[in-house]
Amino acid sequence: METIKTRFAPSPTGHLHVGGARTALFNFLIARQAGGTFLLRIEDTDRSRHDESAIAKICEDLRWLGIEWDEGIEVGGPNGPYRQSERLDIYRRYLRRLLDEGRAYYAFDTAEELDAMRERSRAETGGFRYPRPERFAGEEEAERARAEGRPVVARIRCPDTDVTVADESFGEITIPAGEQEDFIIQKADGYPTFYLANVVDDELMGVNFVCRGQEFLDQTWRQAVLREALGFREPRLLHLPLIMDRHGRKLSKRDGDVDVHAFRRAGYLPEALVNFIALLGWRPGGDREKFTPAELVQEFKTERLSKANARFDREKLLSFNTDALAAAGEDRLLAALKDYLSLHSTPIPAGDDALLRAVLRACRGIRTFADLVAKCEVLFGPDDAFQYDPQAVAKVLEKGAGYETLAELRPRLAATDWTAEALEALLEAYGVEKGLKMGKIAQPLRVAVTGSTVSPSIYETLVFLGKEKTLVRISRCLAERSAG
RNA sequence: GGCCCCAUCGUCUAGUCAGGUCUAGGACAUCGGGUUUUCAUCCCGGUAACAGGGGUUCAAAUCCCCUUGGGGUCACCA
Repeated sequence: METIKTRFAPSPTGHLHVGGARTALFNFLIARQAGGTFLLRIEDTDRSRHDESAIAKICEDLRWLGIEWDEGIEVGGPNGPYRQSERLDIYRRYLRRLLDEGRAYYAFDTAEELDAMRERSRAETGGFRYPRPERFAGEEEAERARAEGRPVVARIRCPDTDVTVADESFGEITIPAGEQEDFIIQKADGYPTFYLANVVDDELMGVNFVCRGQEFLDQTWRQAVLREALGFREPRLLHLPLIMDRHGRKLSKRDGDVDVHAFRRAGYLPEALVNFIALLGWRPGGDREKFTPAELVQEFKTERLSKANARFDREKLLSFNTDALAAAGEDRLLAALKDYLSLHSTPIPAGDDALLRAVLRACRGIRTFADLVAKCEVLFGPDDAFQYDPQAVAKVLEKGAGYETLAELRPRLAATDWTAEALEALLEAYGVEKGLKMGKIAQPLRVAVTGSTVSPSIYETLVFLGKEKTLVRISRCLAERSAG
């Protein structure tokens, strides 16, 4: 049995999209599980949509997710180059062969002419298929057309027989001879279309298992036609259900950030994203839904792929992330937090591991690293930079005896040891003495030193701050009161 | 519109292929309650679904057909 070789072949238009990440993940899992090879190829045959920086972004996003490829862009391999724009001569050789054998032909229609033909034909018969010329134009005519400034494309001559492709998830799909159109395989700019380049590369690179989104299913026959014309082998085919947004429409960037990188920036853990993405179209069966990356390699089964569309549920992703954060060990959290901080500008000292570990411990229960920053940021910033939240001030300081409590507490704080234990003892003793519940003590303090009602436990908050900054901030709070 | 695909709580799904054990299970969301110095976490409990109609069968969420609904695709984009 031949070793399985899968690939992910994105076109470089920006950061990796969650849909692309899902396709990459499944191809990766299929290869890993079979002890096969996973390849990464860049399909950059559309010069108008090309974004050179996107290649590095996609690679970075994949690596962040833990999806490593064995062969392809950036890592090399025996079948390169791995970007199609560097393989143009190869596609031309195959096109030449098709042309010489009468399996392909030149066409010179302009976009406007084609639009007109389509419009007329659809009005009359409801459909449109490019009318194959009686006689195929040769090189001389192509030259002449080019000289006249007309576009010159190459179209494949479809066979006059039905074409059937066998998909492992959706079954056999047959396209009757009468519904096949002589589609374009080389564009007027000399670049191959996706159909040609994709098929040639899969053959040359030894890809024998194609797994991609269902939006490709209805045009798989085109690749089958090309493979047949070129004498290529047919790979195993597996199409994945589509990923929909919350409204049930195909997931698009309009629905908010659906780039993997956006989730990284938002403070998500890659293992949570991977786990969640794995469930988009894959049904493990039973009640289990939490899987580590290693378990995914172990448990993933192509037989358990769904045919129904999956929905991208951000709420559930958030919940997965919350759980993953709670389940992760401190070393793992530290590394992930540092990655997060490296992407943002915050006053939290990203280089101080001991401090970061303490912050992590103080922030158990966060849902994303963004929560952690929102909660602790002000503790590490300047004492005079943060604003006092008017609502917090009104509710916690002005409504009760908040200011009085602060004024009374300040000298006691100034005289105590600065440890969580000592602070706890001090505040509790004060509470007993005054007959106050901890809420009446902790909240005024919290607002005084952070400007808001949200921070880690009051003891940890004060310890992070240090005695000096705590006293400065309490003074500032009291001063702002008198200032009105 | 042609062709293709899909259909269990609001969402993802277990169960469907091998019909009975399903008064339909879980998770997320939601609602109620609890723990707690804030937020978040956590704990307990509740509401909530087999799209509709025909068959087949002793028996159907499970098999068949139709209807309805949803999605995809029909590019010199991939």
